[in-house]
Amino acid sequence: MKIYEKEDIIVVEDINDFNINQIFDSGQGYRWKKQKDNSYTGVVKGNILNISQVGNTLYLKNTNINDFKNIWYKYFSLDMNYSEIEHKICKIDNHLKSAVEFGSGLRILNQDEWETLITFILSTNNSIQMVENIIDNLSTKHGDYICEYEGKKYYAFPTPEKLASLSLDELRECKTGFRDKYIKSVAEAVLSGKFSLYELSNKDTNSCINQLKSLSGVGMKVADCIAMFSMRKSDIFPVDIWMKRVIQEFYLDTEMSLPKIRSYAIEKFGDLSSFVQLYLFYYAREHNIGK
DNA sequence: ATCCAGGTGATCA
DNA sequence: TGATCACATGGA
Repeated sequence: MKIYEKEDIIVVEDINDFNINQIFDSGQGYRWKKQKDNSYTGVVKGNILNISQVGNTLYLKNTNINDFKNIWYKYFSLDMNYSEIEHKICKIDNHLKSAVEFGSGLRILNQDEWETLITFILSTNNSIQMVENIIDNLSTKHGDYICEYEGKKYYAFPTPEKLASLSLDELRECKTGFRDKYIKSVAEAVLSGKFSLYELSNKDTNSCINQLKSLSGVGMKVADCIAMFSMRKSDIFPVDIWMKRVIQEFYLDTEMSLPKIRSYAIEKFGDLSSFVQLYLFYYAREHNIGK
């Protein structure tokens, strides 16, 4: 991997196992919007970035070398060896080999804990498209204005302070639906300091998950997603409707409950569990497995 | 019109 | 544990 700055653009050459189209189409990074030129523009921790990919080269606009090192390098998991991860998963069995070959280039983003927490609370009994819309609404109406970029105004994701200060009606105006009370409750818990969200990633997986589950609106699956997409926990396996479908289809003869599917997967895949989940989710959704 | 979407919480056996 | 329901909202 070779990184340099050229005419205000950060160029990353010789990047392997990285495909932005797949990454942003894999149910994570809900704030990235595809542009007319096939690049993506998004907001992360109050920073606007435009990213595009041509072959094995990435082009990052509206940033600098410092921010690349401090923010984007880890956000896009460029510090991880996905060749090795994909190789290990391929060796497990032929189903996974197909899934990895199909989704090669996927990566687990390393997102902000707070934004991820709210995002996945919103995902319950909801569609990805709707979650994107709600997050847009929340950010536009209640996030700090950043600046205009390419003719469009961008806003940061609203802080815990801001969301805690909103009434349930104001939250509903952003189309949160029945999840309004969860958002408010969680925002208050984080704001008050009763819930140390940003210390969780340092804890072991079990206490991390258990503490997340103590929050209102956060069950097993949402806790797993938060730990996976913002805390780099890998011995977890978020089981949603797609995972149930694809695991049943590939591995099971009889019906199995969601908690049992989770245990089954973690036992089978160990520390590769979250990565396996990523490839299976993408594969299942693109192929409509089990529908 | 009816069903479904990256589920959770409450209730009951 | 396991089964059943309600829950806002909008797109198919």
